Amino acid sequence: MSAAEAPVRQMNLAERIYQKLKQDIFDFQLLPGDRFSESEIAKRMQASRTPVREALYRLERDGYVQVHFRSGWQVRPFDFHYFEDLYDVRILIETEVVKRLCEAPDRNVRLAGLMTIWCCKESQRISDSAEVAMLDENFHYGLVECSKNQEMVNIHKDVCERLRIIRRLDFTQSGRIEATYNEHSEILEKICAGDAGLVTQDLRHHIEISKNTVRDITLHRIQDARNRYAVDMSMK
Amino acid sequence: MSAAEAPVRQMNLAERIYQKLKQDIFDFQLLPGDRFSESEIAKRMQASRTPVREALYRLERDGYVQVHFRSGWQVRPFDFHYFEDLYDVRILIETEVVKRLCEAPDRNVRLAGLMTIWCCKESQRISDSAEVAMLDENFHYGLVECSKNQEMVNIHKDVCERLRIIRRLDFTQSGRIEATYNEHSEILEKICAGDAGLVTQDLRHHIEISKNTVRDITLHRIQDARNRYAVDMSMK
DNA sequence: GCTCTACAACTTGTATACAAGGTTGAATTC
DNA sequence: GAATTCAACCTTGTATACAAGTTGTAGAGC
Repeated sequence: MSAAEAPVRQMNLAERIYQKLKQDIFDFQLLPGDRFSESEIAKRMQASRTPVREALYRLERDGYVQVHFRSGWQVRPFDFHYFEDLYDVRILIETEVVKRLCEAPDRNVRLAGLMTIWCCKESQRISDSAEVAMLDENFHYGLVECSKNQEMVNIHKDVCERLRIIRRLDFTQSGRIEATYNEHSEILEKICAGDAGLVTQDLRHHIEISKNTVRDITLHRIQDARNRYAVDMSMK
Repeated sequence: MSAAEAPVRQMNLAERIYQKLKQDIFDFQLLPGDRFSESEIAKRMQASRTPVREALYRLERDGYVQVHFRSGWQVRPFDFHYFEDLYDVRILIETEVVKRLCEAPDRNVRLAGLMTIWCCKESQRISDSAEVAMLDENFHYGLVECSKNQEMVNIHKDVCERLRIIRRLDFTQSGRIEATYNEHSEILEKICAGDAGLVTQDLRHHIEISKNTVRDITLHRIQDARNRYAVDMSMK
């Protein structure tokens, strides 16, 4: 409540609703396959249908929901084929960027920020899984930002954003944090060494680990959320 | 006119307005930098502001226009750095797809459609530049569709769509049509031969030709359009 | 002639009213 | 009991009204 009534209100309603709905989808408050109407959302958000529609059309373009003509909206069902395709795109972009980095004379400078985070002593490593998840995202964003190709950065960001809904579950696995530290530091060191062949192989492998692990976790978590939702309903 | 009034009208107003505005931008009826208001467009399209806004927000997400808070809309100025970045993404995706194709045993089957179009006798080649421009687009779309990665197809399509505003000027150059036929047929044949190294080099070179030529043409054409516009204004 | 101010016209952001078509379920018929 | 019809309700698509803010300009003061 206090956050919603904060003095600074730069975002317009449509933007806020967009963010909130996306968050709801990410948090499995809105489950894949769920159907709902514009009025429903408008009522929940205490706004009119106009900004709600604007938000929904953005989400549609983002691929999270779909509209049925005069027949309501629906959260797009999960499609693992879709996520795997996205992972492939991620691999393609990141390996390309890393290849270019290996040939850049100033790569040590560009990577300095990332190295202080990932190539640190074991004692300085962070153990909070949510925090590491965020650092992990920033690691991959950071790599691509070194490419100096803004469109590649944008597309990569977009792809990661779409993958986030499942990636964030990754670090709940024990051992994943330590492995991430090891893999990231190794990748960074190999880039500095300039061996493009080795590093792209490592990076590809690193990303494919996520690709393979999230599948089971996600299915499990959706089932969880669905059960919780069922309980909520029965209590009303 | 007849096309706009065709009996089949599946598209809703917002969609039609979106298409029309995009076309206007592509045709330089709306020039980069031009400012306009929602009411203005609504009046011209004989619709209310609601579908116009929907269309404009889509165009904004596409990167063609930008909104100024309570202060009108503007066609985004050209930025060649932006186009060159997009060309790089195109090269990355298409070379990746071609690499994969070179290792696919059934590549001859998948490429059959493209080969009948591009690897034909000289007498059967098409000379109309607009038609060849369309075939050229479809050639590159076709290549990527062979990848079986739907997201790569979508992103590539999106990138090409954004590049179309300048690419369509490419075939106005004499000699470009013949060169395109030669380059495309050569690429297809080399894919069938399975030599990934050679073919990616060819493809990269082929795309970079566009990248380098459109720059001058585009600047020239915008100036043309601006002059024409100035004349139109003075006649009112 | 120049600057500052106040105001009028115009802009987008949001809410609401209405139109057109889809869905659902109960009543009716076989 | 099963299939069908139809009407009431609900959905999105579109138009319009109003609110809040920006900008350009006319005019007063110097």
